Amino acid sequence: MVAGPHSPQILMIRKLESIFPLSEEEKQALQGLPVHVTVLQADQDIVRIGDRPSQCCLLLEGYTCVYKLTAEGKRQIMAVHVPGDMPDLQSLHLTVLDNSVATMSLCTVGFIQHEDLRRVCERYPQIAAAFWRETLVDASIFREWLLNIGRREAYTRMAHLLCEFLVRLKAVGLAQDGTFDLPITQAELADCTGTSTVHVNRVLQALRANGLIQTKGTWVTIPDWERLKEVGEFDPLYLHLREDEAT
Amino acid sequence: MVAGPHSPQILMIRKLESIFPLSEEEKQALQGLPVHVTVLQADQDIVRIGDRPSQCCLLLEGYTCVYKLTAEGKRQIMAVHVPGDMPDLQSLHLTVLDNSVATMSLCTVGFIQHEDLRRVCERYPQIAAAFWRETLVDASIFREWLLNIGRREAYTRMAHLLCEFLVRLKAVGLAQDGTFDLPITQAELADCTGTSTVHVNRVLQALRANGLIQTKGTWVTIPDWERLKEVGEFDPLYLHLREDEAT
DNA sequence: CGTACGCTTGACTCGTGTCAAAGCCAGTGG
DNA sequence: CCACTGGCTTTGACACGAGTCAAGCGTACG
Repeated sequence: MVAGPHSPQILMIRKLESIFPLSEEEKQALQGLPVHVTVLQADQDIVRIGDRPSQCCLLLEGYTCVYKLTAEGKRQIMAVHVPGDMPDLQSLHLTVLDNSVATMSLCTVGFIQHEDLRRVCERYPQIAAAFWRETLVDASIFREWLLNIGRREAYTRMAHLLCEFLVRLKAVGLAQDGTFDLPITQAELADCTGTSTVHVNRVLQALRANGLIQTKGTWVTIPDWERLKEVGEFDPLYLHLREDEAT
Repeated sequence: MVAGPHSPQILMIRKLESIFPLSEEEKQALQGLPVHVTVLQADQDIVRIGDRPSQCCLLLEGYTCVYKLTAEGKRQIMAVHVPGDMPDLQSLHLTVLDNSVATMSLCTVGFIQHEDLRRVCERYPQIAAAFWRETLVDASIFREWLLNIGRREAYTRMAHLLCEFLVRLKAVGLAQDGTFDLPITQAELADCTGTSTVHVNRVLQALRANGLIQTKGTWVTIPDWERLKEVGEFDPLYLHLREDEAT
């Protein structure tokens, strides 16, 4: 895979730099990483709990999620990934996967071999630190979701989730003027928020009725960012973004 | 601080090795880390959200937790730490803390300067990897808690939490024969499980009535491990322990 | 044009939260 | 040595958020 102007590597670098800057040499090293690009349909597992992968996944287009199932088959989504994210970066250091990763929409993904990643990490400690940092931000998002699901009501919870989507998508240039494409079902939003599909539907209607969101097909518009932020008790601190993308 | 036979450093090393082994040289390097030991009362903040610490905390005795508050002041505990854990290890790479850490009981803690940790990480990449791994296990626990809080009922949820306590305490030698000391209140268990104090009380009574747990003061005994595991849908995979401490 | 999937609705149930009062202890001080 | 006290646990009554079930609706796609 040759690294072009909008190559997978560039996307990864941009993402890493949204948290902490890298030197030119380090960027060059990342540019040189071999990436194997594939397109996947929606609702497909990329890796499954119990797997011992030898490569990491880099999301290039679309949405993926991390999920687990309870004994009765109820699904909880723990994280949603946007382009630039590495959904199973943890597998670089934890041999057995403790969660599954699935596509939520049509996706383009790149695979990078662990050995290649390890090589650049060894040679460039700052790159290792950058990847480490990325997994730490993931953990921070888990914590915020725990607060969201454990202590907030469904209405606030959904507002918060939509705030997070907007900020993270803006950070990778996939949202303009508070508008973004969210081609995921209400059932999936329910799995993100720990609620039922029916209740998600009711909550979305309430948010629409209160003028906090507008929807048109799979597109979502947030007409009054400040108000949704307030309703969702949203403070972007936990995303640890460098520049204040969360205005 | 001199490193004695049961020094803070030994505890940290044992914890790191419960996930992945270290070489003698690496252990020596960790032994040399200066640690400043202090005793803290219960219910005291060690660090607060928004802080920019210049040191990491190493828990030596007692229990600490990571928590956040909602706008209305509801508290969610995201993680409980047992001796050997480093509750704010993330601060090594994320400058601003996105959560608070507090003691849940009388605690002995050690503080290690970031600069000292960075020095050993740079010199011994395997130590950096070990610390990284530890933060990845923390993240894995967050994911399991998300499943627990998002998709399980309070009864199952509490059983799961108690299973986790037992396994993690056994791993550091603080539980024998399914018995351990848990000097934390039902209000704190409520904050861990995202439920109310009253409900925690009812759930604990139900668990007792079903012979799944026994309590005596602050001590908890699990008479039938297999049965509690089943009720709590507990699979220790997510703790990523090396030896199978979770029999 | 039909079929399937996702969205919407209403009725009913149920798990949990809330409130408020009482009980239980352990530690304190007279 | 024993009341006093404050924090934690326990109880009951009631309210409410959210789940479940089941049916109907819309619409994109073959």
